[in-house]
Amino acid sequence: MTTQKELAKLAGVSAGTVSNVISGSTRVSEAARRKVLEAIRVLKYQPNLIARSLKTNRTNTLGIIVPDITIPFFPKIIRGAEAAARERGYFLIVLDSQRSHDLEIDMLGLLRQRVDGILLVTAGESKWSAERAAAIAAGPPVVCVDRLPVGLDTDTVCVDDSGAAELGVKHLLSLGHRQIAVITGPLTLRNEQERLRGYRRAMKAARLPTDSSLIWSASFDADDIHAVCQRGLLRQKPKPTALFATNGLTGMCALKSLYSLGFTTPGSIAFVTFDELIEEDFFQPRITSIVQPTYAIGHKAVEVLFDRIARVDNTEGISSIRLPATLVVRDSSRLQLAARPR
Amino acid sequence: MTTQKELAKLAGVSAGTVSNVISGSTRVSEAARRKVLEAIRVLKYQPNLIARSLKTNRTNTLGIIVPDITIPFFPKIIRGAEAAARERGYFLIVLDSQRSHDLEIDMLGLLRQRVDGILLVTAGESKWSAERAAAIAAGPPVVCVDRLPVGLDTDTVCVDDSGAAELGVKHLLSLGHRQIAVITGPLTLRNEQERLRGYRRAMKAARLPTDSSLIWSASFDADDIHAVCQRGLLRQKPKPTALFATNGLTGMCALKSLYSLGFTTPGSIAFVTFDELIEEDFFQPRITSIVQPTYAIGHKAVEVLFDRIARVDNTEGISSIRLPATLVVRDSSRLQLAARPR
DNA sequence: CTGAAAGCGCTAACAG
DNA sequence: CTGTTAGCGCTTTCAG
Repeated sequence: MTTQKELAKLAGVSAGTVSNVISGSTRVSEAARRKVLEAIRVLKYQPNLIARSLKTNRTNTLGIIVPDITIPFFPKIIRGAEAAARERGYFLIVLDSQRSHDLEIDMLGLLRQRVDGILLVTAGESKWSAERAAAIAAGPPVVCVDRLPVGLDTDTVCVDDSGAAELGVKHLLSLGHRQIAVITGPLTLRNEQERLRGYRRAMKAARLPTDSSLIWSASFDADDIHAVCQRGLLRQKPKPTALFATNGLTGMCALKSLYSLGFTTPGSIAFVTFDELIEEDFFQPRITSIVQPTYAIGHKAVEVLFDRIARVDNTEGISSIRLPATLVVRDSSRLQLAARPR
Repeated sequence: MTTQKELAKLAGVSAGTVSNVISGSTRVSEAARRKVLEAIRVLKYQPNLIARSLKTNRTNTLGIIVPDITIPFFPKIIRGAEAAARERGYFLIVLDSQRSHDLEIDMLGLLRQRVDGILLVTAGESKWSAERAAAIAAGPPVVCVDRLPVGLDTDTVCVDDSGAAELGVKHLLSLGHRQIAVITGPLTLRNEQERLRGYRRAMKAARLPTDSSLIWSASFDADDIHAVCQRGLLRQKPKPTALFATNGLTGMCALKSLYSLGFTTPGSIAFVTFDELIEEDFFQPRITSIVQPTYAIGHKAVEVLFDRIARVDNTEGISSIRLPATLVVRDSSRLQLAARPR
């Protein structure tokens, strides 16, 4: 590792001048600049970032904490975030909190010293304690992504949950469905609440009742979901002609459950889910879904983070960004009601 | 941020003693230690890692570069690696080279200053230039994972490709299949070569010929794969009763192709693939596959990396670790030959 | 415009 | 055992 001191010697100038050339902050004579640049080339100089960080207290690095990197949704967000970071010459560190709120807190602490800002997809469904929220506030700026924690007032970027859900339900309505059931994950999650709200709004706009029998509040647990589907599909009449799932995991499990109960899609029930379950068209039949703008979410979140970093120690003007989702129509919603006896 | 100097003042000792208490390297009197510990507690001191790094030239951080974080295989490896890193109090930085060899090289350069060692899943199928190999050798130790680059002599950790392929083919043999075709990705990749070798070995052990008509050398391109499948399945007799795919992507495409040609699995052809295509049992029918020990690979790779870091600048004794894969029998290989007319 | 010098926070000798 | 000291490599005053 060559140092600026060595450069200075070779270029015949002082270390300060070398630094000025490199940072470009101060004006330097053309002659000196050329000599230094030449020395840099010859010695293959690369600045020591650690030393620079120690001095400047900046790291040119961002961090992102996700609950589970093995869930396809998160890598896609990471992609967008990394791209945005790179555009600004920043580095992105990825951490996986393994769905543990405690670990997430640890990681926030670890990142604190290494990054200038943090993207957080929180693992905690629960509220943040005031103590923990304060600890966050003391560190580098945080932007919350996807999951919106309660008790933490940071900038946020996520999908327009209710609008997206509405989009999916409207699609089913446009196909003639009127008995549209919805299956949700845990309603303790804000996202789930909002998606349910979107369902309700769409139904209401179509002047349809939203009987409690159509609203299946489930969870992320397969057995639980199965029980809910069973109750909803078998013991009920009129049976729903369509099912909307508010998240990918619940939707996936519901789908399995549905098959096991002898239903098919789009054969006997139309099906639309929030989130792509699995790579687009490898699944048979291909599932109609609400696709989140994952890349855009990650990218935008980093932009918001940079904005926040720029006005340090200024808690003013918290932004809560909502990005629109897209409806991707595939096979599972192709149940033709007109052709069926009612 | 409180500093050791402030601790020293509060504890009424010198900065050096504070450092000694913290690092635990030198013996310190019980009285002094208690005072310092107390000061740490009161001031909520956290050591400045940047400063420490500048001094010690160590970062307590490892890096991993993967070609595409959105491919499920890599996050699983990352999981294992992170766990192993954490066990030793290390931090893991994840980078995505977006399948670009050039970007990968850039990233190696960026990591160089920030980590003590690197796990690399190279994106390059091609050989490494001597120049680039030399650049690697100059930086922190690198352990290559999964893909084995040509022209780079580092420690390596990956699955036992040929053994794993052999396992899959033997499974088909044990079910009575004799006409077993194999479809591969690009044979420029070492892994693919070795997997094909495993196929050959299994067939040979069963005293079966490996006609060139059974060996379908394809790629990662869907159209290409489709053409190869078409040629193999339609124009040929006797038709193979089983197909073994040497990687997940090629297998997935082959499967689609197979369906589009009117074949089903296990209905008309048994199918086994290397790698899980997609989350285990969401796929219908569930696919029998060779599952790589992803977590173990990541974990082991970090262990090997630590070993290497321990004996710095000692290129001796390069280890090439091969971990065994597992056969997971599901539906797609359940074609019962005995029940069919031959 | 340039050189000298201070110091970011920490560690690691080295005397006392 | 403890205090003093000298840097790690860089940025940033501040005189000249």
